[in-house]
Amino acid sequence: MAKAIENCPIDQTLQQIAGKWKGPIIMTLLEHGQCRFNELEKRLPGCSRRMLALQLNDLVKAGIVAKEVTATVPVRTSYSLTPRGRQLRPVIEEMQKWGSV
Amino acid sequence: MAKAIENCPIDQTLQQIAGKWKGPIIMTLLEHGQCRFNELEKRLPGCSRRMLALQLNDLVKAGIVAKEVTATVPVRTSYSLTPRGRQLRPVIEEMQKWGSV
DNA sequence: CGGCATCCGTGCCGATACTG
DNA sequence: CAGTATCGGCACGGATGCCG
Repeated sequence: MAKAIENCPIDQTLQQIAGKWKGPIIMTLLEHGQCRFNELEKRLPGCSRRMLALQLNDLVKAGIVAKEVTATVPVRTSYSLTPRGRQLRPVIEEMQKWGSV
Repeated sequence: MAKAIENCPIDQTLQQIAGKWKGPIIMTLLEHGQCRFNELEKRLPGCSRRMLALQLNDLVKAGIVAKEVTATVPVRTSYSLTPRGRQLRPVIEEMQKWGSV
């Protein structure tokens, strides 16, 4: 997605949560708090492992999601929202209201 | 963009306002009420005529924007938000708040 | 279990030109 | 003035397979 133009904070927000699965991922984490990779996979039918990983990486890079890894075998990974990510709640809620009309 | 899956109203909303210029277009219309095509073009530097037209069409199809044409020569066209579109205000505002942190 | 690498189709978006 | 037509690049996203 090239560069947007401007001073427009909307696009700032939009770019970070645009992406086919970012919305649902954030919603799931808002509802369930902390989730394992597999758990997210189960809760997001239709989302491939690849896409889940990609979008999670984006969200981590954006500072919205925190990733926690335990160095055991097999590996266990947990994802949760950062404070910044939790602040998205009102945004999500408004979108939800509007979308369910 | 295949189909999304689900019952997820977020994606409903996200899909309709995703698109490089839809956010800024909606914002402009929220601020200025009714706008001519040229006016929008001026207010959205970087947005080509083509993209402006395409995204406006999408928004009209989505029931967010109303288009009004006077059959004079030369043609005058005006765009404004529908009631449905105006209900996006809280969504936009929340996104704006979050994006400007 | 939780990824990353690769291949590849589709669609978004930009540039340019033409029209009523 | 307000669009549409056409072309073409490139990123997004799906399918599949391998790895620590």
